[in-house]
Amino acid sequence: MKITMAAEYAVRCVLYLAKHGQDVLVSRQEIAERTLTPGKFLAKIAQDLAKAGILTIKQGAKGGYRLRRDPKDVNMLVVVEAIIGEISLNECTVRPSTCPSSLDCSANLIWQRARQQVRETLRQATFADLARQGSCCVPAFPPPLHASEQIP
Amino acid sequence: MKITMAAEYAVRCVLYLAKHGQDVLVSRQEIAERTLTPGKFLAKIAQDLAKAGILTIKQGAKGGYRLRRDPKDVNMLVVVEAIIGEISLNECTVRPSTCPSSLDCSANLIWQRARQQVRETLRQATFADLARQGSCCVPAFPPPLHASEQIP
DNA sequence: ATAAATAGGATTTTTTTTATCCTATTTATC
DNA sequence: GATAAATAGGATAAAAAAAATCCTATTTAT
Repeated sequence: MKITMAAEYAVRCVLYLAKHGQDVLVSRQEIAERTLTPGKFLAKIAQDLAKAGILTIKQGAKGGYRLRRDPKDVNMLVVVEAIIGEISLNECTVRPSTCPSSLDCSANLIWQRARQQVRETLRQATFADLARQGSCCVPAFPPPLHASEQIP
Repeated sequence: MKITMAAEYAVRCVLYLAKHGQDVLVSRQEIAERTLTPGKFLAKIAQDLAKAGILTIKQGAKGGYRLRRDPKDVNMLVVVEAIIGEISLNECTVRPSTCPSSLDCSANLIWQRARQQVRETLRQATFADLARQGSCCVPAFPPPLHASEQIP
């Protein structure tokens, strides 16, 4: 399984929201522009994030997204797996039937180990931490827009 | 970047060879059958492995492949990267230009860390170790064929 | 009621992966 | 040297996955 662009966009989106705080509503358009994500594509991604309980979507005029949980309770693993499903490095570890392997395959064991490490590292990265430090969305991005400065 | 089937086939191939010892010649056909790899596809993979100095190809009648190095000097990272290029988890870490990131992006840092761990884990897995233990190609596979038993 | 915004399903485009086809070349053996 | 057995290597096709967009419907502030 691959870490797709959709997963990267998801991380950017949640990070952007985290920088604004838990309950601040941000329009899809703003997020899309600031994170360099195609707007309609972001809509798809947000739906998955909403299903996973990570953000809430407000429809209608002045709609947008807002983080549902405290950024310290959201980590990269949760966000990424909300989009691409459980991370696995290769087919071998996912569908043993595609492999001539017995259950105790030494190569398989290595793949599993690597997979665990990736998942653990992502799990430890909370968005509270990420938002505190420099990040993808800042300072390359300008500071959050105020209502008076909304892009038309 | 994804760990493709080609990379998995490569690992199986080298593991199969490692089980036979450094300088034993094994036909492509035999490897393909025993590792459940499409024959022509294995040819492509073997060419990459040969370019990477991992095995040698003997053409012509009674041709085949043989491990070029001692199995203890070949590891999964080298084999996998010979096929798919340097492992990276996501675009973000590979092409910073696709990302609105500054150089010190905290999310990027996490991706890099995860990537390092995967690469290190694969690097530590030598084929001497893998061949010693149960593995993909044994015992699900029957023991190595002897000349007298060659598949026609 | 209207306009602004997102939802959600269908579809398209693009890219990547997987695999095969075909001709050429190499090598053992007779 | 001729022949048959193997693999090489480039081109191409088929399949799958990813990225993105289109279109209509629905929701909500004003």
